[in-house]
Amino acid sequence: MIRVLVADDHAAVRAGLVLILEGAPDMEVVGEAGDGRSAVEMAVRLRPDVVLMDVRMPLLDGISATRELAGVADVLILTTFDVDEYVFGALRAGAAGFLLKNTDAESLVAAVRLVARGEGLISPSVTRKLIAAFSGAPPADPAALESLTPREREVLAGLGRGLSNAEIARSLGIAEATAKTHVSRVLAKLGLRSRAQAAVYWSGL
Amino acid sequence: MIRVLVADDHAAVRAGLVLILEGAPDMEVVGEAGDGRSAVEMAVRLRPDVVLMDVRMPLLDGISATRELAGVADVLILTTFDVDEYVFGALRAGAAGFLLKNTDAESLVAAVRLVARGEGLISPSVTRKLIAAFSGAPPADPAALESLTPREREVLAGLGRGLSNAEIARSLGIAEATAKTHVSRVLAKLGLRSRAQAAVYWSGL
DNA sequence: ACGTCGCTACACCCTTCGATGTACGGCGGT
DNA sequence: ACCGCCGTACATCGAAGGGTGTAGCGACGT
Repeated sequence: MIRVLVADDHAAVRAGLVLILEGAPDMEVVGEAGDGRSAVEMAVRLRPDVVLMDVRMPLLDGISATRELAGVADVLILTTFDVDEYVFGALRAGAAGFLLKNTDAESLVAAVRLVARGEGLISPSVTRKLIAAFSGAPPADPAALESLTPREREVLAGLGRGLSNAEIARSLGIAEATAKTHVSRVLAKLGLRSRAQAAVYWSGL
Repeated sequence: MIRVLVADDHAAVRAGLVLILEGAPDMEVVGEAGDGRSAVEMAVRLRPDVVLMDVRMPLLDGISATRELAGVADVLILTTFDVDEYVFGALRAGAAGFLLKNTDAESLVAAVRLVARGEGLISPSVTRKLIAAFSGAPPADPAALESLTPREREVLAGLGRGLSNAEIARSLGIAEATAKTHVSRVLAKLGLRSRAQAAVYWSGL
């Protein structure tokens, strides 16, 4: 029996999804959430095999919720729009799969089974974009990155590798005190509060 | 009518593919190539809509051939192995899609139609890997994850988001001292020295 | 019933981090 | 020539992180 948690802020949509899922003999909806926050809480508590997660939700969006659920449950992102940011954001957040809402009931059930089996899947209509982004190497630097000096970017790269201040200093041939200064500047400019967040930012392209 | 070029060094495989493709009423095999070099030449000359390209071929491998055909035709990589390098290499080379050879005839035809229509697709069995690589690539040993308790994985997920001990504690509803204990255990088990490294590890899946 | 394992919690201690202030030399533009 | 930005460097200090030990509790398997 595949245990599924449904998260969508529209009660009607939720009801529809539940109806479809319960119609499958091997599936069981163990919970419903109307916002991202409670989706995370319920997932942690109920330990479903798969979470059907809407992108647009109150309190906490589906992408962030997915990020928080990394390692807790496999998340299947379900949304109306195939906007790039959603796809990539979802994948970066660790989503197991990504489906558009125009997917028919049969495909939906099949998708849930796939994810539960540990296999990922993506809507064909968005795959092309994924491929384009994947092969089109230059990942487009976020605006904040522009505000960094070259030296600060080098320091950020060190942070992105999980280096300590001493290690960064050594790799750049400067004093640790100087490295610390740069680290502070980088954090301030990027609006981050710790080197760990900088590492996350860095790996998030 | 979808014009297809088949490139595979095994005549038997080529014959099988041609048989399948010609069986579709809307497809036409306009040429066959036994190596990468002639595949490129024929594609340039015959201008097929889709090139079915094997990875392992003499003279020029399928990945390189795909790279040379960027802009000339949509390439559908077809291989026996779902080795990572093939998938990523193919995508970086600009492949429109990627399929394993164990794909049944029906799916193969459907895949060719999809690519011809300008949509990409990827075998579900490799999608998970694609997702992994897309969210981050570096050397992370997923095996070590197994040694973590569920709770520790939750803590690791928190570290992966750049959270502080206090924030992790709050999100899990436990005391900060407890969170610190878990963090220490996670770092020890994964052989890491700081939460920043844990964040890097996490984004590397 | 017992032992093991996982989750929780707290204490102690030392290290690292991050913020802030100050300072000096170089470089480019006005 | 002057000014502003950048990179370098150091000191100080409070906050956060990380190691280690101890311990109670519930679940599970033997």
